[in-house]
Amino acid sequence: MPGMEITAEKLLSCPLFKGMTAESVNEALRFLSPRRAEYGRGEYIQIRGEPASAFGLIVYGRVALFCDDNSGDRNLVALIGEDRVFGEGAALSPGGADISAVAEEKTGVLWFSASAVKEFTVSDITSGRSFALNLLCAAAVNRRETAEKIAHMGRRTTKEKLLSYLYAQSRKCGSAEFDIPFSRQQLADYLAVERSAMSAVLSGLVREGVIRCRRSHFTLLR
Amino acid sequence: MPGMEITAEKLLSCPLFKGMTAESVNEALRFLSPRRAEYGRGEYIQIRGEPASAFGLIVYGRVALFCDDNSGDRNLVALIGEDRVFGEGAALSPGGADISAVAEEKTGVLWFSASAVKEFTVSDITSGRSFALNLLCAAAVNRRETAEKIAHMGRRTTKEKLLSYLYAQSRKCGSAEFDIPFSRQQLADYLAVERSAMSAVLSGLVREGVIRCRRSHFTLLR
DNA sequence: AAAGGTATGTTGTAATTACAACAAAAGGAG
DNA sequence: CTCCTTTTGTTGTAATTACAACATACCTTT
Repeated sequence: MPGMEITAEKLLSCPLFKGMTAESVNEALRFLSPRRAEYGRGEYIQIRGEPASAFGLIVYGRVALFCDDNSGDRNLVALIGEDRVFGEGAALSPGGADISAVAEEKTGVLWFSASAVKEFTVSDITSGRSFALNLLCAAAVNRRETAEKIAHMGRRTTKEKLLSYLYAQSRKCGSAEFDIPFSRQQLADYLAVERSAMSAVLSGLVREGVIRCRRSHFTLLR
Repeated sequence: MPGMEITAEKLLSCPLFKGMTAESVNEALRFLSPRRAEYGRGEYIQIRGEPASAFGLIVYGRVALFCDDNSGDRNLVALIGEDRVFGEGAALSPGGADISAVAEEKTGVLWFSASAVKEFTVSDITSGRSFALNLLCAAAVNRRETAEKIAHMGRRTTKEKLLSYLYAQSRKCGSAEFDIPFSRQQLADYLAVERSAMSAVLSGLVREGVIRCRRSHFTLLR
């Protein structure tokens, strides 16, 4: 998959190009001429604080979005995969990147220059309007995910943070039994708590009979 | 000011209509026909969990954005004022409102229907393109503010959260002496900590000689 | 100026958390 | 299968926090 050609057909399936014809996609690509880039596992894709003049579309792979504080704690904002957009907020507002991005596995990114996108949006080209709308909706989805994280993080205790997150996941899966996309360390970073303390709380919840879990597989018992 | 007419001239000054002519603004208003609404102090403008089919533009007043958890703790997302947009993320992505909004003082809101905005964006009308771009940028600004909050909230201790916030405010004001827009309770809600515990930490910082503060006025001493 | 209400600071205590160090379990490579 | 690495769970301790109750300061209204 790495190194594969990026075709209009492939892009048609991702939200950023939703509702467009193959021809429109090609038109958009001609106008925007996004830059292709590939990143190996662990490689930095974007660094907090550095200039951000473009946003990314993940063509394949998985990316961790986070901000590290100066005491070495990681604040995981989201794990996102194929077809997702990131960095649009930083690229489209003044100031540098406000979060960092690291490839969780080999990842391909299409970089869209913010200035090109702005020109494209106000241009007379029809596909620019669909693209703008799709970008707007993609940003809205990102925003919603962020609001969710804030809701979980905002709880006062680790137990509440965990349950807030787990019930949300359960709801999302439509089942009391589900897998989470995080390792323990990632979950701790996402909720902004200490991993081992969180593990202890998790064990407590198991002892109390509230949940069952094994690695990333969870069951809510009440 | 309440009840005042909403003129194109007034709207020209807000980011959502930036770069447009008065004529374009009127064209946009004809197409979008936003709904005007006024809210008294303390009145709910938007309720988390309820359907969100429109986003708001604050014409005058001040609005608190927050999500309350079921234990009664408030998680303050932002305080926003005149010319700011809110609820765009919820309106433009599937699902209900993910945050609540309450008027901090008498507030006027223009509600833009998400479906109308989508139609407008993909329409042939020229002003629709500027509007879409401006909305994109307004969303980006909101996103940036949210990322900031996450960075502060993500710190492990109340002291770190406070200093992260205070130094950011200082940087923003370009001075070691500045006012914050929050009361103590609001600051605590913003950082997701308990008010009196936070007050104690704040006092500690004063005793240590790190800061000086009186009400909302702060000075960073190192 | 007085009074009432609100916001803020203080304190003590119980609960929770961070932190460090370690043990156990799981997964991968050879 | 065995070794090695990584992940996860456990435990003890010191530090921090939530919580409640109260004191003080501030502001607004009259």
